[in-house]
Amino acid sequence: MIDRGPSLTDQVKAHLKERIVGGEFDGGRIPPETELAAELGVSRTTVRDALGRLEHEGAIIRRQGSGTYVNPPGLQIKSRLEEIWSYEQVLQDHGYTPSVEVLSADRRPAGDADAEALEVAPGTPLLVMEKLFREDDVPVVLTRNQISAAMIDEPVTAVEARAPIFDFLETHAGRSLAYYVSEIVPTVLDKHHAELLGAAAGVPAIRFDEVGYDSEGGPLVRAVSHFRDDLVRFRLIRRRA
Amino acid sequence: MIDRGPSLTDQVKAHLKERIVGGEFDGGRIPPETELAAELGVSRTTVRDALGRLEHEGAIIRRQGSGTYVNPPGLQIKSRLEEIWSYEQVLQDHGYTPSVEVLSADRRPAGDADAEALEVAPGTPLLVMEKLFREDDVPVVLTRNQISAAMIDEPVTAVEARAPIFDFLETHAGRSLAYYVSEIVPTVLDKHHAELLGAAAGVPAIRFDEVGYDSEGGPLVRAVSHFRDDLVRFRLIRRRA
DNA sequence: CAGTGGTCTAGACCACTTT
DNA sequence: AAGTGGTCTAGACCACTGA
Repeated sequence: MIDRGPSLTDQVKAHLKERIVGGEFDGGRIPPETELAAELGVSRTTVRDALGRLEHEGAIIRRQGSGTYVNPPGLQIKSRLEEIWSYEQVLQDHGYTPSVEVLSADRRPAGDADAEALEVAPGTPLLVMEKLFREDDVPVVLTRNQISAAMIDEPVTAVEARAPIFDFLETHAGRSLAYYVSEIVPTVLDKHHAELLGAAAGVPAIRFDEVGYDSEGGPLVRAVSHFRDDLVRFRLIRRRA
Repeated sequence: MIDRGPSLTDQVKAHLKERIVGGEFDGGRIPPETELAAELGVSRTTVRDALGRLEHEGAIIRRQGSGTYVNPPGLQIKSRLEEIWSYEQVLQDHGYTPSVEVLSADRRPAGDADAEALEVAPGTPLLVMEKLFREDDVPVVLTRNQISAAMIDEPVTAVEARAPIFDFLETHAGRSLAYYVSEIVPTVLDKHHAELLGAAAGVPAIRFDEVGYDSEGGPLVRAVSHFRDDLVRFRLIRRRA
């Protein structure tokens, strides 16, 4: 049941998650760590690592001296803000069939803010790609990704631009997107964005202003995304620091 | 240098954080884990736990086979969304002197949404407290906390309502707030909120709709908060799930 | 008091990067 | 080949809960 490939911890975590969402632990109580360790044939440390991650996700609650319990309110969260990766995935989590349309893929010179975020000189040519994501043909997310053109080897076709931005960077720049630093900005949709998103101008919406970095902390991409708030809601768990 | 009280891991983490923000690791490179362990007189596991948390906060980056490095972009984040606890603290992080004004502290019956979130019957009396937070006399955050009145033993004075909500719950309900499940909602300020926040009506703003739970997963408080977006911006680090 | 999760240790071995 | 972080083990002891 437990083989090599994904780490043992990952396997144990996935295994427990399955049993939890499957409702196996009716009273809400999860077996003691020592018991799980024996049952799965791994060390208690490995079990603890897995449980720690599930706790962090909000799926379970651990109480010293008492036990480990299922946490229904935490289980309800679908799109965890700090984990979101591709918008296709977000839309799927909301139960829809996503589609992507590439609106544009041009070169434009970097403005001052672009230049600072991407650590290039102002005026440096950028590849700018705008994409619209729909769920069941209803537009939901509009994104603009900006990448230093020097990173990309060849001209980009609309088909290639359809790929999720991290796949795109992997393929065309040989760089791996490790994390985003994201700022959450409230806006109202202007005429242009409202039209594309199929909403009324002046409707409140969330905008993400983000910079994506590689595993070495170097900036790769600047992204701005607009969401149809009536269709996508973000939730997260906040804890004491 | 290392004594009992806070856990060893916490001490090591705080110690390293200090050296990092102090700029001690100029080349950006942090010593190997074995070296840190020997230097601090703790096990490598303890050092790794501390480094793991710093990595999660975005303060450092670890690269297998290579080393551990300071991560300047992550260090710049002040208010980490998933860690925020009291608004006083948030405002201090932004470099201001916070103050609190209690606008009201009444009893009102629970509406349907309140009742569902707090797991009480509709119409159950709730204690509703509205507070306005200012930084240097400029209003920034407006919050409304709703608590089942049955949890509170005595009538509440405005002075008592000044306390941060988790202190208040500790003192007056004997319950400990463990975490929030928060929903981020874009809005425009209506006349009432705009007036209180000293902004123009119709300005975009972020609203948090949250439910606070105790360590056993029971709902304690329903909170709604409005922010002056031009004064408080929320940032977070997003990683691959 | 027994049982639980929380902390910490010492050490082994692996995967990966760098020289 | 040497050095680094990544994974995992086995076991000790502590802090806390609950019967």
